[in-house]
Amino acid sequence: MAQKQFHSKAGQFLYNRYIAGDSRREAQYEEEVINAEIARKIYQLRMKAGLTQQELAERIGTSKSAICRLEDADYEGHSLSMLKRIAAALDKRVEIRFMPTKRLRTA
Amino acid sequence: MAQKQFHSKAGQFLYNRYIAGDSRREAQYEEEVINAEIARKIYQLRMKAGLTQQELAERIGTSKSAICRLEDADYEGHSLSMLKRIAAALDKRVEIRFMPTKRLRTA
DNA sequence: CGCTAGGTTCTCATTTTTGTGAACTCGATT
DNA sequence: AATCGAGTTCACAAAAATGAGAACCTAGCG
Repeated sequence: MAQKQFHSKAGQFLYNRYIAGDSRREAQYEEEVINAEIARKIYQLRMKAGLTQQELAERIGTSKSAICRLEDADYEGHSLSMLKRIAAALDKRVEIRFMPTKRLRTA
Repeated sequence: MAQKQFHSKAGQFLYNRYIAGDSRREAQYEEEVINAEIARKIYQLRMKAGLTQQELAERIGTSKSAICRLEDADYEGHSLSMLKRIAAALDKRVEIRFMPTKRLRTA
């Protein structure tokens, strides 16, 4: 049971690579970060619950390949309905917040 | 410019009506609450930015009827991609969190 | 080695969300 | 009263997410 899963870390690296310098890429970067974050959170939640992808899939009524897709850091199709289903299956709830843009350089 | 828009309030009422007593409805209720909350947040954000539905629509590249739909408390189709587009247009960012279930009766 | 469990990838049909325009309401302005 | 601006509702086509099964990889185990 050893697959890709560098789920976490590498974040700092990615950050440096993107942000340092160019600035038009920020939006794009934000996008990718959010997607990767969600993927990681799902993975962590599933792990904490001690479930396999198959088991989680069964709980929310889908297939393991669908769960795998959700845990892929590059997946761009996350939807609220899916997050809610996962949260519900794991006895959590989803909270959405609009935060002020993380201004990196205080400028 | 006077439409439905009882955007906010009535929450307590709704809460009482649903939760008090029955418990199987909690999940369903949570759903509705989240949807209504998102609708309200979008509305508030737009207002704070001093934009009309038409203007916001143009900023994110859609039509005013689509924005109207998003601000409808009964709309069930909220997606992350849409929230991200709105956030971006209003110089905000979306944050998703999985919270422990709000246990009402501590039991 | 052969098997199995857990995970990943791909493809494709189905379902859901999104885009859009038209028609309509209501209040304000002229 | 006629017009206008802002919002709402509806229906339908286009686009995106989901469900699902098959094939695959790889560690660990008997």
